[in-house]
Amino acid sequence: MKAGQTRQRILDTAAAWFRHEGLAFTSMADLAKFIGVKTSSLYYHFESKDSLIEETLRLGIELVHNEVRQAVESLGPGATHRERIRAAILAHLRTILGDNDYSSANIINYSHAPVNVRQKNREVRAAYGRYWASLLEAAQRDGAIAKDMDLSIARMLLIGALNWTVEWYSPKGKTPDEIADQCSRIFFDGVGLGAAPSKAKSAAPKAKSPRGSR
Amino acid sequence: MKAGQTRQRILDTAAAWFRHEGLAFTSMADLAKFIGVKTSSLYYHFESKDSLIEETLRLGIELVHNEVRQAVESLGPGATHRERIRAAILAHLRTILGDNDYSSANIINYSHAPVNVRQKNREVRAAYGRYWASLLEAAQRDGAIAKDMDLSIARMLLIGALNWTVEWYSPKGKTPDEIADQCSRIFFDGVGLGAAPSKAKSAAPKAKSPRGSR
DNA sequence: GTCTATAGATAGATAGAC
DNA sequence: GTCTATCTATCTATAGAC
Repeated sequence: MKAGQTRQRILDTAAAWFRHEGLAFTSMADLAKFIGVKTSSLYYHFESKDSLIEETLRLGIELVHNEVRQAVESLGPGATHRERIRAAILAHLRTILGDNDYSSANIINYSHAPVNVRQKNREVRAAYGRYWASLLEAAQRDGAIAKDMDLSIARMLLIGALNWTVEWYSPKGKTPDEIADQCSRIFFDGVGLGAAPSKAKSAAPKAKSPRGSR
Repeated sequence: MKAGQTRQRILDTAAAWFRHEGLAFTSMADLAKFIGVKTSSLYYHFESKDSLIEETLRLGIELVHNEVRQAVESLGPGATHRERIRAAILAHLRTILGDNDYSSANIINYSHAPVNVRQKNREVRAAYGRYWASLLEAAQRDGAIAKDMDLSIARMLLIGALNWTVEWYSPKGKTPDEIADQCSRIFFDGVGLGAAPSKAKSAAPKAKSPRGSR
């Protein structure tokens, strides 16, 4: 088999195993067995397990970055900021919750990767973060986001809400599109009604006294 | 040394290592060395590494659950739903970003834990989720959350935004209180102004054409 | 309760034949 | 490019002395 093909199979298999089993529970022997080669063959294509991890994680970021950018740009120049950010949210969610394993593998494993791997991934991650920052900054500049809103916090909270879906999303539950819709709505308008805060009537029915109920 | 003391030291050390190194990169030998005993001594106090993991993770959930519940209940019955949920957000963030290692260790490692460990933690996790659900349901019942808002999605997105802070929070940056403030504001009112959506003027200055810019 | 000693398994990685 | 064979390290866990 040609080098490029085998190399690609190793990457694809690694992404899938990293996504579903995690970095530590995926051994080189697991990958080799799944692919149908011997462990030593993997080292012809990759210098080490770390380098395999590094490339897999990098491809995951590049994939979601490309998907999000394309989704936003395909809206054309006439789109509103809300539409653009909504498209970014949707593309991000579809990518990390979809069949492609690379992006979800990155999200799930990045913080557990060896330091040298994280270091090599830092720039591609930062580039993706900057893209989101540019979306939010443009929206704030044009008044679609309140002037006194801290964009770095807002961005990290939003990305966090999206990334955490890999922990709870199930194909049997709400679809990525439904989640994206609601996330966009909350992000821009909140769960409230813009009405005056209502008093809590019997808000804590089971609690007899504050503190020490346990 | 008495059994209870050593046992507690093992748990505390494990929580710290699990938080900062991860489950897989924390060996029983690491813990023993740090504590100043031999590896075999750990097995007098814990049946296996898995059982140590299981107890550490369980304590993490119980801790944050207690902290959040106390924070909400200490507000008293006159508090609004916004105040109650804001207090829950703040307590959750303070706990997972603070000095105590148990809760952050849980958040960081739960999805990477062996299946039998996750299974044993399922109920305590579910109980904490139900508490949050009760807060949101009460708010929706009294009109503080829009009737057509799906509470399960809203809850998971909110908890996700909070939990993901362990990935990016730095003591040198924004404080947990500042993050909590902004999170509450976004959750209830969004980043927008409630105004009509504004058109994006020159929203994508660097993009010449949709698709294919790379 | 903690120790010494070690079993038994598995990990990442390399050498050299083909 | 892939193989067989193997090295070395490290891991979880146990047996039995003290």
